[in-house]
Amino acid sequence: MPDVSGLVRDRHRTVYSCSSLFIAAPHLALEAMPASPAGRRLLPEATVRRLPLYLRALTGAVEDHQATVSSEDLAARAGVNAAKVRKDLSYLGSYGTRGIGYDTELLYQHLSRELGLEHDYNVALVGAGNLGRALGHYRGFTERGFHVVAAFDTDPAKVGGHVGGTEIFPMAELGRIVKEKGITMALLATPAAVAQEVVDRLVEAGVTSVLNFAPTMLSVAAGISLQRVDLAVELQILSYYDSSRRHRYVPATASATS
Amino acid sequence: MPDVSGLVRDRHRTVYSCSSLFIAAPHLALEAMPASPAGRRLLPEATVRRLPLYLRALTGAVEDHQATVSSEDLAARAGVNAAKVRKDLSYLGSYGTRGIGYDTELLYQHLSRELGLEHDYNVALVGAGNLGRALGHYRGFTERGFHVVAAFDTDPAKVGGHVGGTEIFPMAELGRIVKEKGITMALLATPAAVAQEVVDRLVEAGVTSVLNFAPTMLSVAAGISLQRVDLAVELQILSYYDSSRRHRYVPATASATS
DNA sequence: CCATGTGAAAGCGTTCACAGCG
DNA sequence: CGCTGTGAACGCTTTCACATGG
Repeated sequence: MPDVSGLVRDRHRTVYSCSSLFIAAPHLALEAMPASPAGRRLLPEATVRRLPLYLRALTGAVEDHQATVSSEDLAARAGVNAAKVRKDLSYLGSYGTRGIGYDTELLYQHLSRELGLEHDYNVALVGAGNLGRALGHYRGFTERGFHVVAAFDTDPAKVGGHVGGTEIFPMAELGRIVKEKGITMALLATPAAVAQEVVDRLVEAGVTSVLNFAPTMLSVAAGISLQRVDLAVELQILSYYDSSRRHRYVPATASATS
Repeated sequence: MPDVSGLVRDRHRTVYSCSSLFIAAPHLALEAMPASPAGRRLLPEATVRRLPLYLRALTGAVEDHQATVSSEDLAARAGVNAAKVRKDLSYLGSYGTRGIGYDTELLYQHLSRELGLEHDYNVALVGAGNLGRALGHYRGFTERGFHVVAAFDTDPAKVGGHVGGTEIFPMAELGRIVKEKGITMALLATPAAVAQEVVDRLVEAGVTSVLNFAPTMLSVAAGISLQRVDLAVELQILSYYDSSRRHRYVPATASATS
């Protein structure tokens, strides 16, 4: 993680609040906010998935002391094409300068705020098995403002212990501690069989965003965000393309990027 | 994991080889193989990503002793809609019976084979840090036929140790051991800074499929498969939707499933 | 009669190509 | 002149709706 501390200067979230948007960014009002009384319209999902990549690409540009980046440059760093970068960024408003490119620092700030990263998040880790413990130790979360402040497990032998500096609580305490610590996100790393039950309890306690590592489908109420990370599925996808190369027709493609 | 051992009976991969396809499944030749001399055409990417979910849904149906499943049923178990299931399965050929549904066991076999899961894979784990060790301990891989048979790390203190029963070798041995053990897949869990260099060595040694956990973009030659799992990106996506609910317009949607 | 399999329509996402502007 | 911002074209994915056939 490069030093970008100087980039995030404005910790107030006022630009996109209703009352100040038209003052802070009047051109947005005309171009990107056609129909919403409560704020900006949601970005296309595909764009949202790429914004974190642009953010990371920008930290690279900062390290290289580039005051501005072109869409071409950003695209190369993020592994996408330039047209996509321009289209994606245009949804946020016009922060580039024609003939020059984007101001590195300014764009970083805008992306950061757009992603809701201007404040940190308190995160619960549920399930302290192998995968759960690993997630608890993973440094990438804290570095990016996601703090695992409590872990939970049903196993009495694990309760009272720690995972990466975080105390492990019994599941019975889940509701109380989520509320006490102001937890809004959860990493779900329980066995598949209990995942639905656990996510229901998390939501009831006030969690609104869940990253599900359990190999099962979960359903949650509207207004709750759910992302799935399914390691076995990823390997099975690789397996398909591997066996395709051996047995099926595989079109010649340019070198892949990921 | 339910007992599906009885489902995978035919371990020969002959059905989709060129010479026997027309004998084993003549209707496929007419419907699903319009233009390829070397075998069946590749499935749409979106379909490939869902096949593993159907496979998992089918194990659920097996547990419930359902001899047949309808597209409606499969859809509910996999968290998608029935039209999508039918369209996806139609790309594989017509294995359903109108008025009845799909034979659970038969469909499981076909999906399994389509995904290239009729044989196991030897997998290398590169990087035995926090995330790497967790991946090495994760049981879901072996259960699904992906065997982590070697781990690698640059840290001399780790070399010679074990992660989940697998020996940790020095990076210098990578080429030799990948060839010796017939490794074709790799889990890449190194720091981002060295990930490109490592993937280049893996590919040179003969690895053709890589699951990249390092938070960076990698480029590989055509014919090499690369899937990315980026935990921080997933959290940042959740962060976006979380802040959207607080500051932006969020349309009312039906309950989400993942 | 019932659920599959599938053309056709609708909806998204990507890419193109260039107008517009600093 | 160079690069952004963006309509328009294109292609992929999803959904609809129903003909088809056991």
